[in-house]
Formats: sequence, structure tokens, C-alpha cells
Amino acid sequence: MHKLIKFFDIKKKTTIKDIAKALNLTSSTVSRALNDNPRISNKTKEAVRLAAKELNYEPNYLASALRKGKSNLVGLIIPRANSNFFSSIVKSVGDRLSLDGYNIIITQSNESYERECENIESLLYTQVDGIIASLANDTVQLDHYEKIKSKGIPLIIFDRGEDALGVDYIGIDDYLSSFKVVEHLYDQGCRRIAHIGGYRHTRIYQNRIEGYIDALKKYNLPVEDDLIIESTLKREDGRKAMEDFLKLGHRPDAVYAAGDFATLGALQVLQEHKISVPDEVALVGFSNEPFTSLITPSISSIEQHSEAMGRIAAETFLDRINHPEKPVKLNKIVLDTELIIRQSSNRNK
Amino acid sequence: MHKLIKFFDIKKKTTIKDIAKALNLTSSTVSRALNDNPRISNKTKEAVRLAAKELNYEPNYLASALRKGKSNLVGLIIPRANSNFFSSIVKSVGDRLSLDGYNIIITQSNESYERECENIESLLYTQVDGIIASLANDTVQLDHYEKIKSKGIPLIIFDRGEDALGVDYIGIDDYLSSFKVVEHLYDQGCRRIAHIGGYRHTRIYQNRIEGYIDALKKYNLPVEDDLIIESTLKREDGRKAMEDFLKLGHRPDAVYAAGDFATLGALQVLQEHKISVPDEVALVGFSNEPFTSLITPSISSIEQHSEAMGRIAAETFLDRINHPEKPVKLNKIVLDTELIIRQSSNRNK
DNA sequence: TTTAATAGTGCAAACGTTTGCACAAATATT
DNA sequence: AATATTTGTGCAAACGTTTGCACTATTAAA
Repeated sequence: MHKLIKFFDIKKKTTIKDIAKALNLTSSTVSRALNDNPRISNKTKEAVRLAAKELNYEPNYLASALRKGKSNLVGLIIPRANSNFFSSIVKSVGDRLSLDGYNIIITQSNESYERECENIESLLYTQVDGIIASLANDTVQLDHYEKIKSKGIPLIIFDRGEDALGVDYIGIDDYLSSFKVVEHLYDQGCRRIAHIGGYRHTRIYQNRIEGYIDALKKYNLPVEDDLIIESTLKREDGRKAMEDFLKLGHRPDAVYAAGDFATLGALQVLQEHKISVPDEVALVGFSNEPFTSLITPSISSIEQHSEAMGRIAAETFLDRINHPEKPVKLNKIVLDTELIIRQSSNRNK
Repeated sequence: MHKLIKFFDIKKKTTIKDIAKALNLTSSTVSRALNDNPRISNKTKEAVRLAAKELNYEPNYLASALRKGKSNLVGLIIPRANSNFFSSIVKSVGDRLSLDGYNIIITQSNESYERECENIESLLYTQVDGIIASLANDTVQLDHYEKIKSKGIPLIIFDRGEDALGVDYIGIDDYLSSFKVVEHLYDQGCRRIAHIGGYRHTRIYQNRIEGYIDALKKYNLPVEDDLIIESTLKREDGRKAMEDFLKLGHRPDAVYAAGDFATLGALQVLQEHKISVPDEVALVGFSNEPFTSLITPSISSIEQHSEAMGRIAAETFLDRINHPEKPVKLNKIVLDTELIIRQSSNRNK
């Protein structure tokens, strides 16, 4: 019997009111004391803190959030969590925002437009203070993102974005990265460079294709439709594209793929055909997936500095929150990429 | 001027009260209508829904959560987000819980005990409905987890856990997995099998070591301290351990490492010494990291079915939430692992 | 026809904080 | 000594929902 009462005592959470009652104060004073308000005397503050410890007080952020209109939650929308790039973003965004007392709610679009819409609704209803997102492949319409903007909460886009949104964007220079790749391949003596790209309707892949083409033009290399294949950049896509390239009358002597997995597929096909890499066909990928440095031959790739991207996205959000007066407009932050040259494209030895 | 008013009108969010006012009803009725309460007439429900659309109503989950004492948020505590295993858990937990209307808040302990404590506090203050966690390497004390239990909210542990917590646990049979590895190596003709393990204070590594030893005993193979090295299982650790093994008077003819990166390090050292794998030394890793199938020779490894683990962890939480009457006790769910035999340990060809 | 049950809605309090304003006491200014 | 300022605290409303209870009007049972 006694035990039962004790049991319920423990279950019942103590609130600010309980502390107030215990000290013969009001909730207001206790709240202010706990928040270190300068108008409260040190004596009272001490007493409140002590009582809080004593009574095992734990704040209720929900109540606080409701009253203050600030949840200290940030929504993070990513296509999927189990990819090297995005999980690295999760890590860096999470690490950075936790420093400022924010928690992140993760939602995955699974590359679906509908899911993305649902995610946004759910996050808005949960009253997040901001949203950091990368668009799903499926996403063409942007109305739901406009909704975020119209509510006046910060929206930060990274990696996959659209200028039309007119918000903060953190990404890399896809065009220039592609350009660098082609220049490198040209340096290695390649004169017929093919490209396995992503679908053009996604901005970043469009840019990669343009950079590739412009670099070809700069060096007077052939720009041919047969040498450009758009796909979802999975390993299978790379295999298939490579098979197609090999069927051409005039084979490419280099293949640049906009993703490492596609590059891997291409490599495997080449190996199966006993075509030497990089001497007969040089290969370069994109994203610098961990495996690129581990396999033989190791694959040259573009490092996107995803950790930095996540951190900067987080900091951009914080800046918005702390300076709400700043007008929202397209604000592109472009990070440098790094071409990491490995065996698959290094003919100098 | 007019524009300004319009502007503020848009900014001001509409609440249940606004709908009530517009329809000459009370908040209670509107709330019930929106929640499809049977006591409300269909006519009113329709009217309310229409008005909600009309006025662009969006619910405030925070307010609802406060009143109902249920946030529909679940805390997920992982050592770090950017690892293959954990990011896969994030994906599967997220996908599963979203089906039931839960959002997940991710926090990373970064393998630190203090961070883990902070994470738990933060999640509890945020009033999450449950916590799904995997312990940091640093974690030895468990008081903070007891706190979760004592608050009566479901706590689900996966992968790295301690029986002492006495809660739901989802993991694999580390002992048996190790055992299987050794049996396989024995089948391949290996008679002197070394082990690169994780530190014993983490339960799962302890179990892996025990399984390894017991299997050795079963086959009357030598169990020697020199053949067991504990480490953090990074690639460098694997390199160092392998170098040490090679210095032994009597070299091992197989190395089983409790992590794939350590295995990779060992492989590289062997290749540098021109020692053939698997013929002179066979190798088996653990976790089935993506790269294990991509490198040459491909590395045999243990697949832990992380997607299933995450899904089941999520479902275990849901079960707890839906059946709060069930007594909380140690409840181990053990998933089967799969030994994937690849080139690094396959001598039959 | 009276009584009992049912259907549909409203009232008001509650969830746990925060905060603008008011106020008294203490201190500083003239 | 009278007035002005500062310091510390309380009052009460607010944030947007939900929900137990009460109430009326309608329908069913007796």
C-alpha cells in the first residue's frame, strides 16, 4: 500500500508549480529563476535551483515551445539515410546544431515527391524552427517548399536544389567539377571521353553534363550523343552504359561517370572484357565513396566535402534564425571540390 | 497599406478557434470534428473540414502533444550517423515508424558517455514517447538509461546493449556468428586461427571472442594469447595487428577480425608482404560493409541484416506503446546472421 | 403520455511554460 | 524629507489543443 503511493509519487512529474509551492513563490518567479532572469535575486535563484534538484524537476520543452513559439527542432529532409553522402550530412548537421541546442528530426523522402510533401507537412505541424532539405529525384513541382517559405521559417537547401526557390543553397560547383575532370582526362591523353550522367531534370546532373560538354569544346574534343548516357547512376546503369559504349564503332578512351557506383559498374565490364584501365580506357567517378580508394584499380573521384556542407547548412540556418530581419533571397554558397586522382585515370606510371 | 494588412493576415496562423468562430461553433466541437469523433454529426464534420480547407488551417502538434501527453516523437541514439550500419538503422527505423505517424529525433553520442547522457536528457525534456538506442563504446555506467525506464517510457536497445538494463533488446548472436566463422575456416583447412577483436568491455565483442575461443576448443585448435588482439577495429588497427601476427614464430594461417575495416588493414599488410590470400592466410571480417564485395580479393564477412534489425526495433517500440500493460523485462530478440563466403577465405577454387 | 435513452453540442479546465504589466519595498536622487 | 528610481516578486493571460461533464433536443421504450 505504502509502496503503491510511493510508486505513483515517482510517476507524477514535478512541474514548476511544485517548486513554487514548495518555496512559497509563484510559477513566474520560478520560471524566471530557472532561466537566470536578471530581475530575480541570487538568493531566490539558489533556492529554486536547490529545490529543483531536490524535487527531481525536469523541464517540459513542449510546454515551453508552445508558449514561446519556438520548438528548437529542425527538420532534415533527405532522399534516404543510408547513403554515404547523406549520412555524412546527417552527422555534420546534427553535430553542429546540437551545439546550439537544436535537435533534428529526420525524414526520408525515399526519392518520392509525395513522401517529400508528407514530410514537409508533418514537420510544419510539428512546428519545427526550420527545414534543411535536399530534393528528391522525383521532385519537379516546388509548391510545398513555397509553403515553408510563406510560413516564414528558414528553409535551407543543399546539394540538390533549384534556383527558383530563391532561398539559401549550399552546394558544390558541379559544372566546374566536371570541367576539371575532363581537363584531367585530356592531360592523360584521352581524346574521346564519354559521360554516364544523371538525369538532366535534376539540376546538379544538368550542370555536370554542361561542364563536361564545355570542357570537351574547349579542347576540341568530339561531343556526341552516343557518348552521353543518362541514368540513375547505379552500378547496373554503369554496366549497361559501358556495354553500350563498347558496341560503338569508335570506342571512347575515357569514361567519366557522375557517380561512383556507375563508375564501378563500368570498371567491372571493362575488366570482364580484359580492357586495361587506365591505359585503354581511363575512368573517373564522382562523390568519392569510401570504396573508390579500396578497390583495385582505385577509382579517381570528386570529393564533395560533405561534412563541411552539412556544417555550413546548419550554420546558415542558425544565421537565419539569429537574423530574421535579413531578407530571404537566393543565396548560393558554393564549396570547392577536389579531384582525387587514383589509378583508374593515372597513366603517368 | 492594404497589402500590409494582407501580409499580416497570411502570417497569422489559423487555429481551431478561428474555425469555430467562422462556423458559430466551439473549439471542442471543431476539435472533435477534426478527430472524427463519433459524437459529432456528419453535417458538422463536413462543414468543419470545408472551413478548415478554406481557412488554410494547419494543426499544431505541439499543443496537441502537450495536452495529450503524447508527442509522437521517438528518440534515436546512435554512436554516429555516418557509418554503414547505423545509417541503415536510421533508414529502417525511420521508414517503419513513419508508417505509424511517428517522427524520429536523431542524436549522436559520438561514442562518448557524456554526450550520451546529454542526449538522453534532451530527449526526455522534449517528451519523446520512447527511445531506441545503441550504447556508446565509452558507456559503462547505466544510470541514465535507468532514468528512462523509471519514467515509464519504452526503451529499446539494439546491437550494443547490456542485459543488466532489463529491457527489450534486438541484436544478433555474436557468439554463434564467431563460431560459424571459425568452423568455416576449419573447413578450409586452417589450423591456426588468429582473431582481431574489439575491446571486451563491449558486450558484443566479448561474445565474439568467446565464440571464437569455444570453436577453437571444439576443433582442438590452439588458443593462444598471442593470437588475440583487442583494438578499436579501424583499418590501422588491422594493419598493426597483422604486422604483429607476422612477427610470431609460428604464423597464423587465418585471421578473423570482428570488423571489416580491420580485415581490410590486415589484407593490405598481407599483400604488401606478398602473402597469398586465402591460400597462405585466409581472412574473414564482420559486418559485411559494402566494400567487402567490391575489392580484390573480396572479403568474406558476416551480414547482420541491419535493415531488419531497425525495423524490428521500431516494431518492438510500437508494441510497447500499444501494450503498456505488458511488464518490462529483459527481452532479447536475436536475429540470424549470415556468413558470406568470398574469395578471402575460399580455398576450394 | 410519461420516462428513459441517445445524439449533438457547449463550458471550462487542463497540459506546463512564459511574459507584460502591476505593485510593494528598498534604495538613490534632489 | 519628499520624490524618483531600482529591485524583486506576483497576477493573470496566453500558447493551441483535448476532454470530462453538463445540458438540450430528439428519439425510443414503457
